[in-house]
Amino acid sequence: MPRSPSKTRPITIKDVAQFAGVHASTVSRALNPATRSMVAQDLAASILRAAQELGYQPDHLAASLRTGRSLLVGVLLPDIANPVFAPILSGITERLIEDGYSTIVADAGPGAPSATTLLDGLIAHRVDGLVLATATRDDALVGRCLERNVPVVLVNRAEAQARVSAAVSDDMRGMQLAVDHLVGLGHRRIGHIAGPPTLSTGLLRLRGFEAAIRDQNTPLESFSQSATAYSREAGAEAAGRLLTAAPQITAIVAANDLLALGAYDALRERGLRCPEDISVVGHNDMPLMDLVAPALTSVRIEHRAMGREAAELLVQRMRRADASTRMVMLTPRLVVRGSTAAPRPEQR
Amino acid sequence: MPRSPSKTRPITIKDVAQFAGVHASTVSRALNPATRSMVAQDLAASILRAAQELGYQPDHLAASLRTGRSLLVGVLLPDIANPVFAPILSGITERLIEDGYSTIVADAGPGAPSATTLLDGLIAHRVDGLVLATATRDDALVGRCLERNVPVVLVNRAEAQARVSAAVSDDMRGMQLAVDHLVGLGHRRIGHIAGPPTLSTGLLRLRGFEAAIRDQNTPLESFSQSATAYSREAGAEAAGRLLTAAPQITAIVAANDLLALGAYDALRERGLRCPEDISVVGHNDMPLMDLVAPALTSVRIEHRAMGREAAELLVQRMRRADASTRMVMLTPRLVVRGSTAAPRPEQR
DNA sequence: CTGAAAGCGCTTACAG
DNA sequence: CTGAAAGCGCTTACAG
Repeated sequence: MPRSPSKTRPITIKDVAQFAGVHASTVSRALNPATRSMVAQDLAASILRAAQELGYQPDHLAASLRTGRSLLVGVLLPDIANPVFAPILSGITERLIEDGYSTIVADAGPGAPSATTLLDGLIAHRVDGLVLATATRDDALVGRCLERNVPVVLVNRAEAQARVSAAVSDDMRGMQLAVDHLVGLGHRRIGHIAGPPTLSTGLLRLRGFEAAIRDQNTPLESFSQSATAYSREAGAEAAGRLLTAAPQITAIVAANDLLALGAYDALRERGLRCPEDISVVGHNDMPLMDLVAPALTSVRIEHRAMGREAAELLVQRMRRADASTRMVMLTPRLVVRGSTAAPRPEQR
Repeated sequence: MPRSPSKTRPITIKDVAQFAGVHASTVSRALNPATRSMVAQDLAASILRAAQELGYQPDHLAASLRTGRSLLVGVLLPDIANPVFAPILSGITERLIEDGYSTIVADAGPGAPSATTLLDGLIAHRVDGLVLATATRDDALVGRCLERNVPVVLVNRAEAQARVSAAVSDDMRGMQLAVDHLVGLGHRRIGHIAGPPTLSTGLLRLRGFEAAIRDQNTPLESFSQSATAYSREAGAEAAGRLLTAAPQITAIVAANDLLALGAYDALRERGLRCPEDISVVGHNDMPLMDLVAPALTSVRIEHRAMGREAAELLVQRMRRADASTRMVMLTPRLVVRGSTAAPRPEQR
């Protein structure tokens, strides 16, 4: 490739202009599909060829400074190591790229700077919008974005006040599916490992659990313990508390899969078998949940679709500042596997 | 907060200058820690206060245009849904943020635009550097970066020509650990499910397998089949071929965990038990591999550390264009679990 | 130590 | 339909 550009200075629009014998502004118009029609067809064609020939690559940065749009969207994740966020992120980027946006990912996981610091960093890069997967029910970051006037949507977790649009799973319904399933199998004493009550998923799944218990025709005994975090360790710890407080339970509904896997650990430690002694239901149906032992019955959430929905909401908001605030709630479904079974006769 | 800025126009350096009664250039110097010493101490302090007061947020975009540095690093992933990339990404962002870089993630997974398109997008955002987790042994993208003069390092997978620095696992040694373990258990007929030979991990692990077989004192029979991709499905398919071609094998070493899980599927389908009939070893030791049934014996790679190393190499390269090209090879170790056991006596 | 000016690479009213 | 000019918000030689 003899026409490879000088390796020191990138080709600018001026270089193309000179090469094509026109003014830079004409090059700009010809290169941008939206303004191309302002330029005579054959001129536009020859400018395109010139750009190609010189290996011109546009500089988004400069364009952004002028237009005020960066074509960058920030995504703030609570912990990228949690497998549920990979498909969410994937759905987000997939949708955004259709509108020409690139995604800056910030991970607020262990060892990272504070979420506020990360948010400010994203804003400093002049992101056109933000997707927060980190929202607590009472979230200061949302207010910060609102103050700064940067479009923001939530994904997976919602805040209590619905100030901005969000794409979430129908958490209450998910728990209903789980409880109905267990009651159908004959369980009458059911425990819940709740997620942190500061998170919408934690609170709503707990409420969903309680509502589902109440809604049964059969009288049931129910118990719950909150985990301090959505992690396997916290799940094991909470399961331990639950089993100590209510040893008569025959089933556990966990607020998510990691907590359910923690419950597996706690059961094993106590010499209890799943599902023979205790049935366990998870929530999310993360990848590989069909392969753990026993295969986990779980409430499946379409995380990729959820990510796409969140991105869609954001795109609409970025297009029109007055786009209506909406909550898109995806309906989960139960995937039954080996971790749930009827209680043993003597357990009834 | 009555001093909350007008919601329409963000505060610029000029606003701060006016408020503090100095010139914009002085504000710029005072705000940047590197140039702060050029400004009289008390003046600097009052400028800082003014900026704080007005809620000034710097605009990286504008600074980038001027300085030619975007403080953005692009990371290109082959498939964000593959669990090994989460810790790699986490390690990368963790290290980069220490030097003030934000990370733009592009996912070249199923349904995404071509890697080349994604790369051009990252370059258009004027990233200061790139981490490619997508490298094939003969990678066109590396050449493209080199042409454009953008610093680039590879992670997890290396290219055949070592044109740029890379952080990888010692793939040959990993296979040696796996084969030594199996031979130590008494296996003498061992199969390998290889990864795609276009990837360094696929080729080197195959070579490592063959070398490890040769290096044993005992004469061994070995067999291998290549999977078309690093996925559970491709693993099942290749395991099927392997079991058909060499039904006498008593153990399978897979080039990665997803392939090993695919082998589980294939074994189950054929009514073979693991480890009673066939032992299986994976590679990567992804999250949850201790919980699948049977728990997978696997070659553990410290992915987070690998991500950090890659970021470190990139930072050095971004600081000094003439930084030496290096390959950092992390030493893996074997984690033995329930998927490997001695062959049954009649199998010997 | 501080100010005034130029300029990074674009886009877009404003003329013609 | 095309050109000339201004300006986005910074940083940094250049003066003083």
